[in-house]
Amino acid sequence: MSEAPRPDQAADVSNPKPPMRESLVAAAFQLFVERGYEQTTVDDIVALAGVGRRSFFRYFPSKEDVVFPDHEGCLTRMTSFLGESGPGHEPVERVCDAARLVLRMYAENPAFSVQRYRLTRKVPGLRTYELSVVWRYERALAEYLRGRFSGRPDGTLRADVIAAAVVAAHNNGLRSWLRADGRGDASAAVDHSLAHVQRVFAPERNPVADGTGGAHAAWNGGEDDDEVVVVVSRRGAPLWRVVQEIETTLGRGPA
Amino acid sequence: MSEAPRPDQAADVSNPKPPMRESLVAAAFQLFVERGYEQTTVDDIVALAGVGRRSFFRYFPSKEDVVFPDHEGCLTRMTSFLGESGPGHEPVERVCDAARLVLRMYAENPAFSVQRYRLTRKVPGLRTYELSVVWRYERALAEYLRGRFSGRPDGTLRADVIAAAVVAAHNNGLRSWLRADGRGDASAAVDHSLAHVQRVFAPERNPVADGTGGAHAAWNGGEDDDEVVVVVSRRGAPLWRVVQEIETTLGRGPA
DNA sequence: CGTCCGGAGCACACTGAGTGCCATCGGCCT
DNA sequence: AGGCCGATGGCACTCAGTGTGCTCCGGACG
Repeated sequence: MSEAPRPDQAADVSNPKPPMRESLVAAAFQLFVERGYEQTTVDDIVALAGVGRRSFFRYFPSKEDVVFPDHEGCLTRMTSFLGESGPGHEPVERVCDAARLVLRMYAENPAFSVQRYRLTRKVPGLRTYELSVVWRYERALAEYLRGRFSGRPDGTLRADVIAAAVVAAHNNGLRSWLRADGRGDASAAVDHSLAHVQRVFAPERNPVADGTGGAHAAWNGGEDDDEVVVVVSRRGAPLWRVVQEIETTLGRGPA
Repeated sequence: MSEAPRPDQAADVSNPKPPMRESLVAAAFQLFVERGYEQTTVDDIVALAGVGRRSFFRYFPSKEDVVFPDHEGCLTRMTSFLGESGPGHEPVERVCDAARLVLRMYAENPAFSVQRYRLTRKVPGLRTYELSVVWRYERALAEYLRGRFSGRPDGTLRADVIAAAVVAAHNNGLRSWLRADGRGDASAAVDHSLAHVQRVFAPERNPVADGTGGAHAAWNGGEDDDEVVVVVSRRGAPLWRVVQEIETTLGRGPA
């Protein structure tokens, strides 16, 4: 299903826009919105576009592909982007930037993206197809990270996990923007989500010994301009509960 | 594609095994291994199994489903497992345990799992289908975490990212075991991978709402048998730094 | 005992996606 | 003109998946 080489993808970036492709996409979306994806046959689409049925499958390997006409090119761009990376790039930051390429594609056509989002939410077949597209992005990120982490212990594991986290964060931000019908700042939403991931996987936090219990006191001179004084008395509770308690107390404003 | 309610899934756990289903799976796999998935038609399968074509689709909503005959039941089990969770369970640990349910299913039939792995690697259509299955697991984990994190800032983001990371880690460990033809210890591989994730996301390491300043003191009687006493003096540092400091002080396993 | 009933299976026909093959058309080069 | 070539259209075919109506079987009920 749509894993074969696409004769069109090259044209996507170089050609001065073959009209056939565009008119097929336009006709398809018109019908999809009007009467639904599954209620629209390929024959309906080609009839509306005024072209032969065979031509449809020359431009799109499957009916599902017409819903994602731009992802193939975007994946190519992402691969190039990662391929151009140098050793000076911080890996996690780099894959976040790569993810932003995808966002940019969505943000370029808000109306189209929102329409497609509504379709993919309703139609299970399209959701599955989208999954396979996203998977290829994730693989691209993971492959890049594997290269950067090669030699390190658990390199591939780290790579896979970070790639998955970046994709999940990207999608979280993207979808919150799509749910708002493309109003608002897509970049801001995704930046926020990606920042979260970057914080979590920040370049090699310094490891600490596992706590064996007891009481601790710590002082830490603020690195920038703040100071933090923390006193924690530990009485057998698991660490996560202590931290949760602190967060509950300090954080979480009203709702 | 396979999102409709399955009439068989209930039978999966309760019935004393309908022979039809088993014989279809057996016939299908025999042919898939012999001549490949795409080279095998549903008619071939039903001919070998000696049943009617229509019966195949009564047991399996699609040809792809016959390759994953047990996932539906496993997803049900996972949902129950997560539903039974109490507030005493540490969320990340809980979803890791949920992921181990999936591993167990694979580990119960090493030979079958390895065969299926080889198939899904070769056949793009099956890979896509597997993606949709994995996605449902991931959604189950994410939904659970969203519930646990609800109210917290970035709760859904954290939930989505952690779910994705857990799935990625699980798959990483699982696949390393599958690549070794099911020899070796599957649990050990996955435990190792999941431990990595738990270390990264360990109890709540991340920022929470930005504080509004001031000093706080909190006391919380332990819900079960522990008590936690926390005193935090806040001097303008962002909350995340406070939390980070506490975590660093109390300890955490080395990377 | 006969009959009725419901579920499981089957045969058949039909839709629609996707493919292979060949004819056609239009430009373009020599 | 004539021939080449890439793009297109038409047609026939395979195969997945679905709807329908039939049969067969076993158990319940009169």
